[in-house]
Amino acid sequence: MLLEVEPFSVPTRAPRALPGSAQSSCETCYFRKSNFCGALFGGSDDRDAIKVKHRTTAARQNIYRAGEPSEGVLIICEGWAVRYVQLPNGRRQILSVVLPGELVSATSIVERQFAFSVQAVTDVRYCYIPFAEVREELQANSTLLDFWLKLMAVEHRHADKQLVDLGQRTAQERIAALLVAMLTQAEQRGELQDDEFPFPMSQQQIADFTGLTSVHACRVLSSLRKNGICDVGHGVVKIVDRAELGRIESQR
Amino acid sequence: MLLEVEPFSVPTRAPRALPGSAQSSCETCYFRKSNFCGALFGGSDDRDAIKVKHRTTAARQNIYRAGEPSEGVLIICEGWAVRYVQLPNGRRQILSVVLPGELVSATSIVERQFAFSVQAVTDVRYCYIPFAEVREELQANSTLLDFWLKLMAVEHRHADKQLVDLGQRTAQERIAALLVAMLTQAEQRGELQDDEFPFPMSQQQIADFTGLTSVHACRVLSSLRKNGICDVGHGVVKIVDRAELGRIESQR
DNA sequence: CGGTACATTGAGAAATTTCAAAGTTGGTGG
DNA sequence: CCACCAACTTTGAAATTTCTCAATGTACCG
Repeated sequence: MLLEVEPFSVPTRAPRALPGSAQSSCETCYFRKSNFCGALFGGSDDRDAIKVKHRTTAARQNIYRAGEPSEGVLIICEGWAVRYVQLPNGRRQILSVVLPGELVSATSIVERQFAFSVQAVTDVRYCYIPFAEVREELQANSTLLDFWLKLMAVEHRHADKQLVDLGQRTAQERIAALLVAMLTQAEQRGELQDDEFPFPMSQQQIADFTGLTSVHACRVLSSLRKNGICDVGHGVVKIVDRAELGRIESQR
Repeated sequence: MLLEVEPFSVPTRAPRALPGSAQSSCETCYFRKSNFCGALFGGSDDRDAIKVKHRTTAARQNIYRAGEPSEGVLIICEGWAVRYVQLPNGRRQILSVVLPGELVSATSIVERQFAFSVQAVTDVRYCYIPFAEVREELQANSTLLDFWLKLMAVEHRHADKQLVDLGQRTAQERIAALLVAMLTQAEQRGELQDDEFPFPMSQQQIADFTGLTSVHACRVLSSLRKNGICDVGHGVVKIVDRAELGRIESQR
């Protein structure tokens, strides 16, 4: 009953049709203005000659497998994805959650192959920008380079925070930390409505991110629900007592 | 000799005299050829105009405190240091170990203040290169920029590996992983002699790195010793059964 | 309907922490 | 050279957290 992810798994359920058109291009991308895509393509549209490969993947499928040569810099256009490492014993560690409009990893300008894999959490639309194009742009445009360096720094900061959580915090604190982080981002994206925001991760994925078993993650989530703090499930989080959630996250 | 003493902690033991001269400059630095310092200053010594501030700090003292504005890019010239986060409950997480010749954090070109602190493990000689100088060099020299980007990628990879260890591995595996990593580096630096290499971290520091308590770290180290795998203590590691150590590190 | 992935619950086992006390070590000052 | 001191290490016993195993319940999709 283990969540079969790696190399040779076949989907037990046929992938659903993806929402929206798989042919959607960057011109219409909702996130273009706010992130790296926007910075790369800039205001001047004479840059649109850059070939960007768009693809889609159904929920639970792999977008990238550890060790394979990558076609370029990977950006998630639509849907949620996770970057993770699969261990031989069947367990895995999710390293980061990638939201729409985000780069999967800013280190991808200096490397073509990675030790991590990338899995779609929901149905996902994504694209590759060829390495060479990005390199050239970064070389030519110092503002863009700066932007990229800052992205790398942000990722580094996230990794550091995650290290502290995994090394020093209890199960409850780690899960609260994840929820608060996602809540904050939902707020910034304007996706928080009636104290509720979209959260498509399964309990197994929450467990893989927080370094727990899915059984224990379930128990922690139950206790959060029972204690009137928040209700996680069915693809959404309902925040009931935000102050208390924040207190749990960093009570020590 | 005047030593950097921390604002709020008074050493209970008087700092020892540091080995070598605190005035040592980059021209004589042993590591100059092999790392970023070398790349920055290059073959042409007309760059030596760059003002580099050298300092020393005694073991167990802080080199940098979280939140303070930093004077520049921090490089450890001599001795061991750790990058860590201090929690209000007294526990802390060590994020990385910084060896002689290494940058404390490659993200320091885009930020002047950090969420982590830096502590000297041994007596340490270090230097700051002003941010502006590094920025200019990176802008002007694309080889150097490439070098820097790779450093950032390496740090990122280390963080990912550490996340997997903290999230998914047992106490024994984490400690074995630390020892194997340090063994490998010692080997590359030519510091491995008679299966023994310098390792000045205390059990408390090992515990802070691996997310354990010092008591448990002690028990794991004892069992490694008892089982004839390796002997950690007195500032050195003696490797007895390297194959077995490797097996423990990644037995699952 | 029937199947599959996902979520929940209970009970016992294992890993790790906590608390407390005693043993070691190395540097310092007398 | 000795005695002291502070930091560090070791050990035991009990408490706590988290995991494992196993069974049952639930929601969604074709």
